Amino acid sequence: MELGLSLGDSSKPFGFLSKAREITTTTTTTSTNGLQGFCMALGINSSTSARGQQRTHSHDEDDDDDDISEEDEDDDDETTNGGPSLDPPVQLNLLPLSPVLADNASSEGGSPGTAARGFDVNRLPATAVGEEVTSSSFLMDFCMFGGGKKRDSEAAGNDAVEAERASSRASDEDENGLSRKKLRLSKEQSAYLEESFKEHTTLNPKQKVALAKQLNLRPRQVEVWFQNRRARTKLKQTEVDCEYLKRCCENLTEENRRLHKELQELRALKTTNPFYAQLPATTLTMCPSCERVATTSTAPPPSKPTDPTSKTTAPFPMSRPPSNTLFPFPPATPDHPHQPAAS
DNA sequence: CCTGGCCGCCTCATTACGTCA
DNA sequence: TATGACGTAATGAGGCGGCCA
Repeated sequence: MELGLSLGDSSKPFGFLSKAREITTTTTTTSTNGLQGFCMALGINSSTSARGQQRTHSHDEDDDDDDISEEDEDDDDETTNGGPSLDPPVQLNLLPLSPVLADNASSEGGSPGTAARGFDVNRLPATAVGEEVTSSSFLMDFCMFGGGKKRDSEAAGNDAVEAERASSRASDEDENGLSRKKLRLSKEQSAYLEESFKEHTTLNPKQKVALAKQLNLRPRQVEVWFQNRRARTKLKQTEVDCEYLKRCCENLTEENRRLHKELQELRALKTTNPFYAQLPATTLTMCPSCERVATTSTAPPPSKPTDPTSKTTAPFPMSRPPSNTLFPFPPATPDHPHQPAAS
């Protein structure tokens, strides 16, 4: 499913949206190759007066207006957050529904592209005009139960049951007001939010409102989704980092074990072969700039002043392949003389 | 220029719900 | 059918920065 939203002036427009094909027809549903497209103008508020005063949205903004208490306030906040705005009205282009959606729609007996599955925003205008909407969460609920994951796997015969559950639940909410605690987002909604998240992990108020409109969610829900998504990303990254550090630790442990073994071999060699015993001791020095480690002879100090060039940077005297962390310095350059770290 | 209040957004920790084995 | 594990939507607390009087 592709949805396109063309904003008048977005500081950070969705890149993936630009890839979407545009439906040129505006303000009415139109049939394109048997699929439906919908485009509507959305007036983003531009008043600078006190909070909650301005309401210049298009008709479907009423859905948010009907939201209760906190959510309603949130919507106000988000539409006014940017302060004065001279942006042109936002044009929302809803692109043709995917075959999956169309199939579902037709299986429900409705016209393709107009059935309630997932976030079928095409329901919105008719709903706003002809029906009374208690809240956008009602719409969400209805859409969720009308479609979503279960719908994909269940036979069409369950439609009536699902619809009944939806209406029952909705009526419960009507009675209790705030009984709704949690809604599962549909696959399409999640996928679309995921796409947005790939573009940018945070949203400005305009993008949030636009996304909410497009997905038939409250801006607060979009906001919460992005917050939770960032948290999940961070958690996952932490796990990856932890795994990486664990592997580093294991490698270092193995390296340490190997070095111990090599040291024992060298000691054994020293006792059995006096030639190696006459070789100067070897220590490791680290270049402070590039942090590379090299072997350096620590032969007894010469009688005359130390000549910098006398310092040996030869590889290990033994035929030992250097590890990743132990290798001779690269050739010194004027701007990189490879001075050992001052201790 | 400084300051305090307000607001919006963030992270973080936690809760609560839906789903699945 | 009941249950526990898991994923995730939602909530609340607290911090921070911007704006404004």
